[in-house]
Amino acid sequence: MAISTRYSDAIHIMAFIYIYQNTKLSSENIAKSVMTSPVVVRRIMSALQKAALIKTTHGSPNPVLAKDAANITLLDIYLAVENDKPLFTVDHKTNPQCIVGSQIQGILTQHYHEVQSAALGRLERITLQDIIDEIITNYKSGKDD
Amino acid sequence: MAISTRYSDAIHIMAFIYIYQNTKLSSENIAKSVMTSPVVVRRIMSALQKAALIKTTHGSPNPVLAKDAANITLLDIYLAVENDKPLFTVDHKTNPQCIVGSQIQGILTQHYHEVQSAALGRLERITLQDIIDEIITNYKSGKDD
DNA sequence: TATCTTGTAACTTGCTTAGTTACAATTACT
DNA sequence: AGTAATTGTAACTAAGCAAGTTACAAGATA
Repeated sequence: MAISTRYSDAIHIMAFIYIYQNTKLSSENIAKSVMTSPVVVRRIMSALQKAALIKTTHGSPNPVLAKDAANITLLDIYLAVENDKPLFTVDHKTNPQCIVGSQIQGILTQHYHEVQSAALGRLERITLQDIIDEIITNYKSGKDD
Repeated sequence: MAISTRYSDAIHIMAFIYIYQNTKLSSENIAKSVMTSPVVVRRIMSALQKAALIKTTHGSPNPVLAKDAANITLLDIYLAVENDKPLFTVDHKTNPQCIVGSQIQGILTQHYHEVQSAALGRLERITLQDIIDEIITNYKSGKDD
């Protein structure tokens, strides 16, 4: 199965906190933009907070980014909400008596690791600031989606 | 969620067909190596057959690779069993009234596409022959896993 | 003909995510 | 101080997907 919308929602929330920083940033208001429930938003924000990407205050609706948006990458956000979950899964139950079954796990583990590094390396090159800039630019130029 | 073991099992099956081509390649025997049920093996092989990576005969246990192993990439196998399933999922339910909600889908779609291309591009560089060679080499050098 | 095998459908089970309900702890306003 | 709003988290429900199982018609093989 593909990565859940949790990751996309986390990026959405981070951009929202920046762009709407002068409004009331309650989980309820954020949830209206993400179109989900406030609890789901708080759940994601809890992960972002634990990864030190945002700062929140218990009881008070005023989350802020913990660092400059230019210093937060999409990889940071990915790791915050998905940990280091593999994109590809090795089958760990194969027959050790068989030439293929005994070797395939180790071989695929290595190759998958390389592929995943390539993907995450790309995420690392994109910053939250890039996303925010694109949102503003596209919005001003009247893109509907 | 990550890609299921179906993909790993598909690579396993392809390598098995090559390495054990002089034995009886029934779905039951293949299943013993993958340690799953014959039906699961046949299901995967059905996808590989539809993608023209192997040739099978209804009723007869003699599957063969449809082309040279050096001309089959891990990307071919991936596309055969997972189609073009996205590794990352855009949340398609966001608020169009909101600056962020109205723009984020399109922006993430683009970036995800680039990241996915990077990953699949890596898979394309690895051939089934590479995997087979590594299996044989590691097996001969006595690797347990 | 008799037996084995493939290919596929239908069902069950288990896992993961998203959404919901509930509530204690904290903040903030008056 | 007291009240209302909010966060943070746990527990539960519901939906979606993969994998395993059962069953069986259609084709191969000897």
